[in-house]
Amino acid sequence: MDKQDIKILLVDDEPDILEIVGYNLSAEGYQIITAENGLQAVKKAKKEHPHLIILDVMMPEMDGIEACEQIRKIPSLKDTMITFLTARGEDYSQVAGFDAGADDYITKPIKPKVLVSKVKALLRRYKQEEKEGMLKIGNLVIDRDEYKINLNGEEIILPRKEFELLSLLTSKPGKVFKRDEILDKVWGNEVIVGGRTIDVHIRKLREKIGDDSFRTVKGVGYKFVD
Amino acid sequence: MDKQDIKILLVDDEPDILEIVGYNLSAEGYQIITAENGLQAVKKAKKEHPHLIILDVMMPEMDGIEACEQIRKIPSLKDTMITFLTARGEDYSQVAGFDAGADDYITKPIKPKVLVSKVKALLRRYKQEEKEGMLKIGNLVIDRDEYKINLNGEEIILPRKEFELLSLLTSKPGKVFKRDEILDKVWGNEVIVGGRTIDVHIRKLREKIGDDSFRTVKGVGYKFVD
DNA sequence: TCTGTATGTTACCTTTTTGTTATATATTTT
DNA sequence: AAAATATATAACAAAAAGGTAACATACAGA
Repeated sequence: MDKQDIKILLVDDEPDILEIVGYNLSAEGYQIITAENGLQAVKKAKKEHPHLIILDVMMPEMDGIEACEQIRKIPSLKDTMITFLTARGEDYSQVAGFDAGADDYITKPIKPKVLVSKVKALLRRYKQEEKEGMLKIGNLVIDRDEYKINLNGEEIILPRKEFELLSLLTSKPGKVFKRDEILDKVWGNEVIVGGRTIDVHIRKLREKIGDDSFRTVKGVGYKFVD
Repeated sequence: MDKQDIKILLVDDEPDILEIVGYNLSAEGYQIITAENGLQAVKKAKKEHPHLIILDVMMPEMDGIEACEQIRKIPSLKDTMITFLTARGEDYSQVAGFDAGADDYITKPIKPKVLVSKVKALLRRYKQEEKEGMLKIGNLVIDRDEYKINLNGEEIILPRKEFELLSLLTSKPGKVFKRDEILDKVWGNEVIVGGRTIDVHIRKLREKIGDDSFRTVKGVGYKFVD
């Protein structure tokens, strides 16, 4: 994702802070939105879907802690990062902040360089987070983002359907996935495929990953075993 | 196993990280032990037998990768889970980590919620009872998700009808299921099968599970007894 | 467009599961 | 105890389910 596409919501009741922080982050190329209290912050967050919210703890109307809690309740914002602005040495705010679901905190007074580097770090993490779909089962590593797997250190690229099938089965090792379920999750309910389609794909996975990993449960479906 | 009984060894050279991670995991009810470098980590691991080790990659004295390798060599710790703390985007650490025998990794900076949920996921294996669809009766464990049963620690795979019949009878141990009822629930009302079909299936279960577990109630049906 | 890969289909084979039959055994009733 | 009824068992038969190979189609990239 490009910097220009990243929105940061800045929340503080002191215009000075808004300006100085806003200036520094704009200079870095981020899109800045501001709010002056918790209430406004929650509203704007809901509307604008920022990637990062920088929240002052002490504010009129609704303080940062509460705003944070509110925001964390909004499902569409679950991937949004939240960081607090706290006065130095306010241990309480930090703990309370993490409890409320914050990801980091920045201490006042604000040093522009520290601020910018923290923000960069947080957003880098954001990018990371999006890419975090790694699953390890025994000697098999599945990278859901890159659609590839790693078996005993050897990289294998699987066709999409095979990958998705593997991905489904490994999502709950041991659990038997019924044919219906597989069809639904991998092919989609609308698509109608022949009765042998799943088998064929299982066979291909067996060839590539290993015979023993996929157990047939006759009359029911398939399961992945460790 | 109860949460209070689960020990987590936390290894990082930055006191801040130890504190924040420790705080969050303590809050979840886990027992926390800490170490500041790889050497200490290996020592403490050997002594304390933690269930999970959270290991920073970059540390003085001995880095996380090496510590992990050392720990993996200790037979008594073979069931211990190890997860790394890696800095953003360090693909190298991830691969090297898995190579060294790690089970997962967590990216820095740490997001408390992600941390906690990852830890929970990793430790789930210690809490077997939480699994849904598991039924324990005496020395018999019936796992409806995995379509398998476990008798005195030995795994037995049953064909579908047998599994369903067993599943039905054990759903209310002691209760007599009438033949009609069994036919209805296991075969479905529409299907018409001969009069000896149930008996034959009961016989097969008796062969596999044990004669005494299935009592015939003449003129009525069958029941499962503990 | 051509080419190669991915996906899906078909037909046939093998195995397993399921059900039936005939007979033996047990239980109850008369 | 004999008859009637119900269940157990073994051997067998039928059906279902899955495996496989070869082929067909779709689709993406050169």
